[in-house]
Amino acid sequence: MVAQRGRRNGAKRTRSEAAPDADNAPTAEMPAVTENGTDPEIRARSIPEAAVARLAVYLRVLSAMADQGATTVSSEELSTAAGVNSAKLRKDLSYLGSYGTRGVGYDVAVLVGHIERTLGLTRQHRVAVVGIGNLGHALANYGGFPGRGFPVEALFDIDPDLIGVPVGGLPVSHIDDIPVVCAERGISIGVIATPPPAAQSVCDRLVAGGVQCILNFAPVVLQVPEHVEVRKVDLAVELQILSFHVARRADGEANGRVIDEGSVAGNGVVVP
Amino acid sequence: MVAQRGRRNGAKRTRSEAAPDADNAPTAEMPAVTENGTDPEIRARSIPEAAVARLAVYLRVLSAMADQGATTVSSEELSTAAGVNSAKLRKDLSYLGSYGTRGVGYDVAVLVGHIERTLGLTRQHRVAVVGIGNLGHALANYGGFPGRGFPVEALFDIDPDLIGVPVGGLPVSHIDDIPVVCAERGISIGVIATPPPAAQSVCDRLVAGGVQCILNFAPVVLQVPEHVEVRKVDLAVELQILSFHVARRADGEANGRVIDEGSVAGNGVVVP
DNA sequence: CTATGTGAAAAGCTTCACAGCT
DNA sequence: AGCTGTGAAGCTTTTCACATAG
Repeated sequence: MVAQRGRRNGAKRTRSEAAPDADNAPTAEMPAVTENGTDPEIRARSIPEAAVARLAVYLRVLSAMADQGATTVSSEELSTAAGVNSAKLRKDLSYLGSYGTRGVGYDVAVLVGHIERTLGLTRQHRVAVVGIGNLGHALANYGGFPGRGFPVEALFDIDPDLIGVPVGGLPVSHIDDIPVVCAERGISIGVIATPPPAAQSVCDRLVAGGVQCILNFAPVVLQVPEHVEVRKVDLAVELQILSFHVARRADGEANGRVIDEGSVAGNGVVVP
Repeated sequence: MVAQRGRRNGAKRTRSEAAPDADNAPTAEMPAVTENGTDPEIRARSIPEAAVARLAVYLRVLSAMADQGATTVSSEELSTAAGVNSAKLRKDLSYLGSYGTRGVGYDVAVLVGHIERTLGLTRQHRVAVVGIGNLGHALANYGGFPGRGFPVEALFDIDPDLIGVPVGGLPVSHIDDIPVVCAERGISIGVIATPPPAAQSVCDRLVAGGVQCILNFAPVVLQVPEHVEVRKVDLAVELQILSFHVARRADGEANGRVIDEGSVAGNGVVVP
């Protein structure tokens, strides 16, 4: 039985855990009381997961703006460029602390710095890619992954013909060596791009190698020990979600239903 | 303030996920109001987006079970296989209607049918892939995409050397022809796998070609007219979210804070 | 007068727990 | 007995709207 603790009141301190879009780690746990509300390092724990995903987007937009010479932005400008509304943007940024100037806006460089620090981008996160097929190739050739900060330091496959062959400048190792190689090279993020049947066993080896986070492209629900963070990217799911929207729309039209956006009051419920 | 409830059941360990879009249609808000209740066609409109994503996962798990000869499943079995808890699973399935049998469980085949219908998988959704680089190649070679139902019917790139070259059995067309070709072939889903700078213009052409949904792999916030559904897959964002969790964890340790867990399993890969 | 930062209200999701079929 | 289906409770996230700082 776990004595769940929870809540406090009035204050902004709450913790959360959730995922942005689709789905997330099957593991997981709960709260873990957090007191205090001043230390910026601690603050990070309470940022809603959904906000974290957006911070990454803001960061990219801000970087682009900085490259174009912008030195300040208003919440309005930034939110538009990031595709969200300004209230949400301000709320998100407020999780970092108060780094804007009322009546003026935010200093681009300062904001970039704070977001990077919050997202842990001041550290390097070495990446390993497992499964050097079409997708794995693409990922390996990403050459240093998004921006910098995520250097690909190991590649693995099971195909004997690939072992030792350099892809994107890095030789491919055998998946049996995952635990050893990952531990040696201090890999912290493992990317799984294998066929579905291999995914779980590869995942287990990555975990054995000390990998803390996994980005899973295989359409499989991975089983991981708690404290290993998993994010999945599932093409089939994405397409099916789109399919759902097409169908929904089509049905609506077929039924001659008009989505009137005025204020719909109490839609009469039709008989059960 | 009322006291908090006491719980009683032992717990379920699963964390959740959830979360609506991390980004998405920048346009207006959701209509919603729909009073469902009876018509299954109408019901679809009211299914939470988060549930839709999970339905796709259930579908995959169910298909696998069916292949292994299973004819019925309980919410417990299915939920475990899908990595969610049973209450959530039952709630999700209830959006489809009542297709289980109390005291028994769900008929696999029946459930597969209902989910497919709900997700609009009884229709075909023709797909176009734009940007035949590493990733585009991988996608094009997926050969008919996830399962069936999403045939790739057009490929586009801007590189003259690629035009006309068959990739995965389909010749590449020039991006200038996107509107015409998409309209001709009845493409409903466009996949953007181009470099960031090209994404928006490609998107505009897809929309001009009548494409209703876009799956965007380019790290760019797309601007689309309302009623065009966009989903994005952003590698950089995914990695940065993982980075955030690593950082959060590290900070916690650095501060001597112990995230006391109720039940901790074995594999404590402690990373110094 | 302008644009941030934020309680507070609203909306959305998930979990609980149990009535109701089989 | 067993398991689904679901109102209601509990949380989280989003949106409002306004006091406040510059």
